[in-house]
Amino acid sequence: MTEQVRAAGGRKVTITAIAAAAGVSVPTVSRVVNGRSDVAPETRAKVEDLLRQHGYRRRTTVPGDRAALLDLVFNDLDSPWAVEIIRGVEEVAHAAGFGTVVSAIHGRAGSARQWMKNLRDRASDGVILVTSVLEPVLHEELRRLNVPIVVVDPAGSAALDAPTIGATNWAGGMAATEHLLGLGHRRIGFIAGPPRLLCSRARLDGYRAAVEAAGVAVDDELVMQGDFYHEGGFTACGRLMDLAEPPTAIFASSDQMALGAIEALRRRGLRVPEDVSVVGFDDLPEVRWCAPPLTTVRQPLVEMGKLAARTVLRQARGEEIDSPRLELATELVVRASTAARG
Amino acid sequence: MTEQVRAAGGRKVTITAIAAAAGVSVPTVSRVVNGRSDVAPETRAKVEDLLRQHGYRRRTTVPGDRAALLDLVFNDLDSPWAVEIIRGVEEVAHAAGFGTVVSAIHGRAGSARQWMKNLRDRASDGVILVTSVLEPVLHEELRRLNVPIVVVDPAGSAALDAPTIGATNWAGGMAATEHLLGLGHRRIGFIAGPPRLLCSRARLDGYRAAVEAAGVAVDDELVMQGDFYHEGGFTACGRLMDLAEPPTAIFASSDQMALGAIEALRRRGLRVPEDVSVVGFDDLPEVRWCAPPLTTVRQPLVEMGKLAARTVLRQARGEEIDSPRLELATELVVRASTAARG
DNA sequence: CTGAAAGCGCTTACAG
DNA sequence: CTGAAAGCGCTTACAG
Repeated sequence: MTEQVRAAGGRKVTITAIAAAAGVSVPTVSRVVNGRSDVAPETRAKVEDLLRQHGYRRRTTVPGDRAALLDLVFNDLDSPWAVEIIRGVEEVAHAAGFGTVVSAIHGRAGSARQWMKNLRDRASDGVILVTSVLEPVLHEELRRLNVPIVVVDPAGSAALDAPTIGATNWAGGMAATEHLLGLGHRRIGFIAGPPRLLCSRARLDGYRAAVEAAGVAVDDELVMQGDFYHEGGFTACGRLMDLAEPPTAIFASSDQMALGAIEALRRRGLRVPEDVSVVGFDDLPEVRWCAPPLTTVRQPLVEMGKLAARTVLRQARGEEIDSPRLELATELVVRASTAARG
Repeated sequence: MTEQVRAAGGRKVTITAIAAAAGVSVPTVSRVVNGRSDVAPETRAKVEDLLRQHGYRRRTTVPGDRAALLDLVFNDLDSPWAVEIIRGVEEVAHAAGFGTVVSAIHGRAGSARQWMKNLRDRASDGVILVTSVLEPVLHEELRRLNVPIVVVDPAGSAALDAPTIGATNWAGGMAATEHLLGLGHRRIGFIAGPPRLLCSRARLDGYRAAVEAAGVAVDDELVMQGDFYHEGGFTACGRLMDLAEPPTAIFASSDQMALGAIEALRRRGLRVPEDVSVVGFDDLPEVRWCAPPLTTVRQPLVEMGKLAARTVLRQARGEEIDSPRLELATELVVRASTAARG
């Protein structure tokens, strides 16, 4: 990149250099670069030629038309989940004239540090952290940057004292479980997400609350650890079905795990929902088209993204934030993967 | 945003203002802002306080640590397809210290124009256009910006004379069709993508070539128009099965359409692959977990993203580009949605 | 550890 | 339509 701003001769490509080459003044080149109309056609043509030849690029940004950037940071970009959030954020940001810089830090400190450096260099106007697990050191550094922050689906307790946006995970966990109970299921397996995440806890607690409210004792052996991915759902479901008294229904706390669970059941020759009912969590667009179409708890991911973008933008404008913690409603979507207990 | 840079009193928040408030010199504030170590702790603390109170933000970028941004532009951000490309681009860009600005222009001229303006303001260092259908006017404007461009999965003929990166769509279409022919299928339905896209044409031509090479006459009524989405696959499959002589196998030229097709078959009480075989195209991560796991043509989307990023980065550094047109190999992945003709 | 000085790339009135 | 001048926000040696 640094090479790029040098011409073949080795001189830096600035408007000063171009002006010298064209035999015009610096302000004139500036006018051409900015597409102003008050330049003679021949002058403009000559300068534009030189600009192209030397590969001129603006080297500073000017107050007024500053970069206008929002940073959207994920741990990983490996699920259809992410694209929904990106979509929401991008829509709002784009409309406001902001670019959306998407990053993945893979939970690696080095990667996070590199991102932080880049963030600083690009003078981002706002940061949206998605279920982020930044190290405390970086929190401090981030705060020093004085940039508005919003956390979507916070991983743990509010370490950053930034506004957070989430979904009603507890209520969603409860609704899914009540649906299964209503169908007559009494032994309901639960496949949990990573325990360090707040949303995992909330979904599990919702499940527990519903089971207990129905007067059923919570059997801890029915709660299996998962990781939100297919693989984890597949494995956990296998273990559930190996139980002495296997469940008749499974609530996987992510759609991907639900799909993994269905595959595990299929491999055992069990039918969904005739033999075992399955509920997911997220309502990714594709689960409508799986076989059978998945009953799941809808999380308004696009809306969460939009709200997050609006919230950072508001902060960037110095406006007041309504609430430090917003939870958008989840909604049970009943499709064909659940049925009355046989 | 413009308001943001003014303090309560109405004065602009520059390091000059902060220096005055703190009773130190401008260079000292500059040092604090840049996290340099050679500042007395008390001075640093005082300046940092003021910085925070006034909400200071850097107003210019400085040559050397320029923004370092790559723009990645989609028509729409509505498929799991997109996240794969993003993942590849982000990985390479991040490693090189570049931010990845993701945009969707929805094929709307206004949206594209807005994006172009933003691109200019943020002084992006490179642009990756994904199956872009930019208007010719914008091509001209984009060229004037003098920014390196790469087109991934080009929509049509090379209007921009930028390097393009794609997959071997024709070979993929051929491989999928040969697989079905090898299983004894003779009436193979084809569900096409949007006709204006080059990749749609290539896949269809590959299908045609394989059918003809097998000595079977291509029956045009077996070729249905789709749109790459579930819905289109669902509808097209319905029409195929309504034919007087329906196909025994279906090659949908995207995974989403294949999933839609499977759902259509399921609703008609037809089993996959026992009654009808189905092949997709893309190999999205989730199709491994559908029922049945989908036989499909793998497109190396992440690699395509990586290669695109490396290519713009190379151009940005003024290096030579190997080839103006790169095609990464597709690969047939046989899973459980295809079987010998019953 | 700090500041006065010089300099950067760019833009804005202002005068012609 | 153009340029000389002044100015912007910031940074870099350099001297102490």
